[in-house]
Amino acid sequence: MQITLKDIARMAGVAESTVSRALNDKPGVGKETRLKILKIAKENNYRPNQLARGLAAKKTNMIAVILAEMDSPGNIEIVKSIEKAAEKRGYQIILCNTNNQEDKEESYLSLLESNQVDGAIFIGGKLVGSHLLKASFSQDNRIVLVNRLAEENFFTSVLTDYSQGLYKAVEHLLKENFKKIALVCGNRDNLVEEEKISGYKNALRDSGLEVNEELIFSTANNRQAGYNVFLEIIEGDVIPDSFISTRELTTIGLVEAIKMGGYFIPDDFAVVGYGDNILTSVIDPPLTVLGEPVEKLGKSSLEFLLELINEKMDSQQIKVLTPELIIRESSISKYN
Amino acid sequence: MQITLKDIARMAGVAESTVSRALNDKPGVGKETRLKILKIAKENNYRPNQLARGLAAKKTNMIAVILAEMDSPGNIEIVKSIEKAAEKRGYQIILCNTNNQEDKEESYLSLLESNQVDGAIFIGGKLVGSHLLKASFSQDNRIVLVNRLAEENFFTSVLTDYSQGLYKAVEHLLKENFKKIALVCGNRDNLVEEEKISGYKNALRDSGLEVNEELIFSTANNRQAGYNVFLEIIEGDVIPDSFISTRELTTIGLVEAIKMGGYFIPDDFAVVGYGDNILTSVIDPPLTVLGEPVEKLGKSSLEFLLELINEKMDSQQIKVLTPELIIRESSISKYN
DNA sequence: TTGTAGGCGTTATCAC
DNA sequence: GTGATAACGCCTACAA
Repeated sequence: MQITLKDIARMAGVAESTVSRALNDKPGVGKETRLKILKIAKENNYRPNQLARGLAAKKTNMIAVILAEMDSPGNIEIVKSIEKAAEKRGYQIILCNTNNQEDKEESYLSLLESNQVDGAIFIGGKLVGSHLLKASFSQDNRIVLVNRLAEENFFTSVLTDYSQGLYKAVEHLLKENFKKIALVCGNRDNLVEEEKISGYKNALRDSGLEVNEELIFSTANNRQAGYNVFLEIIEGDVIPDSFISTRELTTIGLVEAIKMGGYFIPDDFAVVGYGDNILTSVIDPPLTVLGEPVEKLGKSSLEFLLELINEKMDSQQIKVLTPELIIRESSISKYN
Repeated sequence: MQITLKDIARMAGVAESTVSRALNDKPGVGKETRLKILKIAKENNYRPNQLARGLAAKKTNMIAVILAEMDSPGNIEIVKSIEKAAEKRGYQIILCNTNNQEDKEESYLSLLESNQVDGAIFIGGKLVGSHLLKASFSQDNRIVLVNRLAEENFFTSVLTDYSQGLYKAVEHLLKENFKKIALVCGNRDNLVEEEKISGYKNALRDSGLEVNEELIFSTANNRQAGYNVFLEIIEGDVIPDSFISTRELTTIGLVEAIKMGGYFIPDDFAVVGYGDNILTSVIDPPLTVLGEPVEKLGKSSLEFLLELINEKMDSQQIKVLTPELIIRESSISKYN
């Protein structure tokens, strides 16, 4: 059995409250008493019971990071950034994976509702469901969204400017003389994907080109889907000369399919992929990618959350960060 | 403010204890009363405060999964497997990342000590430190180790038989007529790495070959280290004709360096890498790898932990699973 | 079947 | 500076 405050109080011959004060560095304890208490605590390897502490203080110093998918190295990087920032501020992270399942999201949300964590950061995921919306009101809004859009902007959020990212990517490909750019993006029930599409369209239009809806493909975010969509595309009526893929795993599958089909990148098809991380960097040829500002996304989201928790935020905030186009071989025209 | 048991009791005109029983599916509540209580709870979107529940019942239905490194796709797969198994049994997972730092491990261990979780699974990591050992006694041993060795086997563990894995890999390379097999493994303060080395040595000896210690290289587990060790090796006295790399990230870097140096795989150097996952599968040429039984590792570890928690385990157990050698192009001799 | 009361380990609010 | 004492929200004997 663990040793408790009460035990220490008895050993030191003082009251529980005094021990509590001493152990929490609070004023109102004599120097001698404090030292004595600290010594006893250490000798007995005392560990405060966080449950009791949380119950009494309504504060746990833990925050939940709720991840829509764990397969994405980019997301993992964001988590690591949050973790780093949290550590500095004395917070612990607990990571929860929802696998894009709403019910799981709901069940993890109860960590917040039952005060097991002081706040929550949601990374990625589809449209914001009703339970989350409800939580945004009832839970004092101790929630920050990362790379996730809600139809109504009730949430403090940190977002990547996907529209601008896609715009840059199209611009780049056009400059390299690629004319028929296919867009491989996600399902449109995810608002983030809609934004990508709009960036893509705007760039084309601003260059005086028409948008061909047949060159926009919505797929699931996994390798197989990326692979399959290429097969589908080369069987189709309109054959593109280049691809922009907006998610990591899809990018992997797409590149794989192109190479498997005996085609060359960028000679036959140029590719702009997604995510500047180990996964995409391993691919041959070196891939031009749209890189998320993962470090900043993580750091900013934690800062926002702490402001919310400490009630230092006057109104709900939204921060938009710009993705970076990292140009490598896969999108450089050889005939330029 | 959240609604509490007491509120519901008041609304239903019954005692708190009755509400508690009703909500927890415990016997001793009239059907009518139970229905009424359930209805009120639902209408008011009641969520039990898990802190209070945990404090009173000394049971949280949460388990901590403590990860030495988050960069490894293999580890992530194990986590997902644990998660899947846990969900079926009504447990939630919280994921903690230690980055191989002992102090972090200790701080996460306090989740166990303060009863915030019912048990903990440690995945990977170096030698078991003193705090963990201490915990193994005082915390009723609600700890399971995955792919981690302790000097004294106090822990219930699920292990990959690295020795056998390496044995297989060497055997395979020898059969393919590679004679000078370099081993790129981790630091020897990690007992797991020692085991790999012993498998490597045994296979050589059993084939009547001598072990050349100069062909064994210990590096950190990251890409850069894998890259650097190759540069170091080709500058050295003994040039190998093949490599076995025992960790994912090192494998990536090693392959990169080989290709960067203008060498071909397997023509100039054969490679057996580590981890059958998306990261290694993306590499060109297709890599022969030692694949961990990630699915089983996760599932077994959770089962063990639940047995420990429910005190259904008579004595400490160890399960050893066999890794699989997945043979692809990178280790097939062209002159065979 | 239901209610009462005590306790889980801590923090916070008073007095003294 | 220190000590009682009452929360925090829930569970679990035990009594009714």
